[in-house]
Amino acid sequence: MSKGQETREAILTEATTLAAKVGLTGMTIGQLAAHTGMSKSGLYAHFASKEALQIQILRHTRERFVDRVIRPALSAPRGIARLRTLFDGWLAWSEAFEDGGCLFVAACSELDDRPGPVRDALVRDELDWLELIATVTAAAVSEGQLRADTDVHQVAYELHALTLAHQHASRMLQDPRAPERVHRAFDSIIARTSA
Amino acid sequence: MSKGQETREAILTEATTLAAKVGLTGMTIGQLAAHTGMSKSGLYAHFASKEALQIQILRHTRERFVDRVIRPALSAPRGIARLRTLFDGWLAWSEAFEDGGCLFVAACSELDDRPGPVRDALVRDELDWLELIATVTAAAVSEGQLRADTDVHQVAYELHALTLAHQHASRMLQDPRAPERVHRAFDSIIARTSA
DNA sequence: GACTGAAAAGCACGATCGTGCTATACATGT
DNA sequence: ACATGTATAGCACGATCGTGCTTTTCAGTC
Repeated sequence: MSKGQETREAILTEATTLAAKVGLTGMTIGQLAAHTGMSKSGLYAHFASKEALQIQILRHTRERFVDRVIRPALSAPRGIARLRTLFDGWLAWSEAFEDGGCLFVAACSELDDRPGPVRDALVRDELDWLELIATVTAAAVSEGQLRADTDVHQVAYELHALTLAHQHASRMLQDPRAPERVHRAFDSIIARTSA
Repeated sequence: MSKGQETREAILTEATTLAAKVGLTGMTIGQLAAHTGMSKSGLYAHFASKEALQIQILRHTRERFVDRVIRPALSAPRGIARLRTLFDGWLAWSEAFEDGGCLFVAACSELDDRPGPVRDALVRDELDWLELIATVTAAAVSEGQLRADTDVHQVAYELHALTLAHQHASRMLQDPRAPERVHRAFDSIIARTSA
């Protein structure tokens, strides 16, 4: 990897952290330059525009997400175990952001009514994520662990709701019982749909 | 109400809409002045600082929330009916924002890691809201409609999760089935804890 | 209808925004 | 070690940011 690629990756990693704190829009080139110890123009030369930078941040974050959450879950045994691994993987992922929690969650509220390519990219990521949860749930159904009449998209919707709620309880309200709450809610959903 | 108070209220109403779209931080005095047809300085004279404006926006929004969601629900019959009225009231409230959905939800992701008086005010509001849901749930328990061993704070947590998920599904993903999904999830929670 | 206090606007400030152009420093292949 | 291209910094731009001071316009009282 050339020097340029290297620093570009480093910039994107730093930018992910910063954007999770202050938002993709709230983040400024100047702040990011200060955080990376570069000059504004030196940093900016790596990207065509701020919007392009935002999209690359999302792309970079998605790659990390696949590495850290999805791939590990896919090596767990099919069925409820894999679903649980996926869910716990997300919780760990969210906590790995030292501030601001999961960038995707933060970006969603920020962009939910700001049309444009950044929002489009984010919607694609979210749909992929929901679809993956539904697929893993469907595997649990075909393994006979969940009831055959399970609406896997409804389950995906409800599990995703829990990730949003957990971020809220843990980051915003700083509720010490947040992990307990989210796990109990997860168990309720599984129990209700268990064969 | 004096002229000053009147325009101040008008400014806050407009500001609520704008802040729901672009965030409490993303909203600028200049934008707000343009939306209200006032000059920047004429508008700014009503507030001590941008931070004070943000806090007043939250206060103003909370008053509307009490009028439009909480008070109507309290006039519904105690128990599950009241809980459902409260929940449906929130859904209608969220839809009443022509863009951006519920301001509180948007502000939460924005401020969850930005300490300060604005965040503090928002956390208070959120805790009040969760506590109200728990109280209304507890009434359904004491009416004998929900099981006596119901953890009302867990139910409040899960119902609140649904409001977050609904905003996401409806605003971000623009899923036409969002209302159906959220109602089914609500029913599942009630069914699980019904006596 | 004149007076007076409140409300709004005009104007200006230093800072920072996103974005370019130009020059310098560095890394890399020979 | 030198040449070359790439990576970074310097500098500048018009615009807009939050904020304050000063002036003008307006509303309400006698």
